[in-house]
Amino acid sequence: MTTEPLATIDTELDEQITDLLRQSDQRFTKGRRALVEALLAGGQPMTIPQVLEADTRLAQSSAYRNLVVLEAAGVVTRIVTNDDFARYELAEHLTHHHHHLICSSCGDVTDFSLDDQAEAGLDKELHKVAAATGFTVEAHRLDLVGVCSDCD
Amino acid sequence: MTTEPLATIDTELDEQITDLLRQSDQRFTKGRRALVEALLAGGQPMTIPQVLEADTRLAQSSAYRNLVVLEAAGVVTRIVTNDDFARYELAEHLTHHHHHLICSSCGDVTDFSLDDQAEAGLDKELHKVAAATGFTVEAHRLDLVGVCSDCD
DNA sequence: TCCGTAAATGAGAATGACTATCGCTTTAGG
DNA sequence: CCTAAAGCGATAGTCATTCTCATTTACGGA
Repeated sequence: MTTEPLATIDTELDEQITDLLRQSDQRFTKGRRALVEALLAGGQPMTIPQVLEADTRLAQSSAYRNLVVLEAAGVVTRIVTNDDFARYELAEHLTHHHHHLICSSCGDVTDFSLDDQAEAGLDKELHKVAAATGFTVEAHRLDLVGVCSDCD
Repeated sequence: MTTEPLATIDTELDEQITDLLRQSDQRFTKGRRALVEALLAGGQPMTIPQVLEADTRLAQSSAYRNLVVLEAAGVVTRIVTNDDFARYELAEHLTHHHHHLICSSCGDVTDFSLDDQAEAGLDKELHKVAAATGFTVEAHRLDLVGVCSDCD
């Protein structure tokens, strides 16, 4: 558990994550740091097998457990598609708001963003809907489902 | 498998579904019809346990198998949340384009629509994105994640 | 209407992603 | 340096979903 990291977590990010974890009475341990580094290096939502392959020092059971902890603390987000595996990525407030391109063939997920104006317009619409339904909105999720360039 | 239906499939819908199934070399059997009736009666995305409870004549294994067949034929859509169970609803082209309110507490899913103008604007943005990425878009998916009125 | 064949059904077994267990190891902090 | 609590990881469950296969049903030709 002590070799070179896949990616570097800068001081600010480190502090943010440490803080988030502390709020759930959890520590930012080496194993959890290695997970975050793997996700950071991956640059796109990753399945647990992908994470384990990226850093072979990680134990499967700990990876599963710690990703649950990290998700509960708001450090990572879990994404489920129709694929067999769930995927994880760093939470939006540690990176930036974005959306997903989901390949219906291979299940792979990549990120994209809308321009600010479109995003703002969408947000306004969604607030209207929320108000009309008594639903307390935590987030919105916009996915494009299709076939990625690798698959067709 | 021959008692009163939960909901009535009108002739037009019946023909559409029969057609879709035929295109996959599949028949619109009684069991499949009962599934569609249950989904129609439910009026919102349903888990398999919910479907089985709604129509106790259905066998679990057949329900799972037939929902896969119906999905492949484009008759129903499978929705996965962080809940333990997948949910199914009639495909959009048999009903109307809509989006989902997903409760992060109980996992329940209900439908909502955007007004036409907002939907058109969104569509235009998404086409831009698709064009920029070489991704072949099949559909877009917009979910609101939050807490439903029952849960808070 | 009566077969023959192919598809569909359903009870139960198998699969596999994920979770729980539990003894060992590491860490914080006095 | 001690100690108690937290984390770790190998392994054993769990449980939604899928597969198997013997039986039943339904379509099309004679």
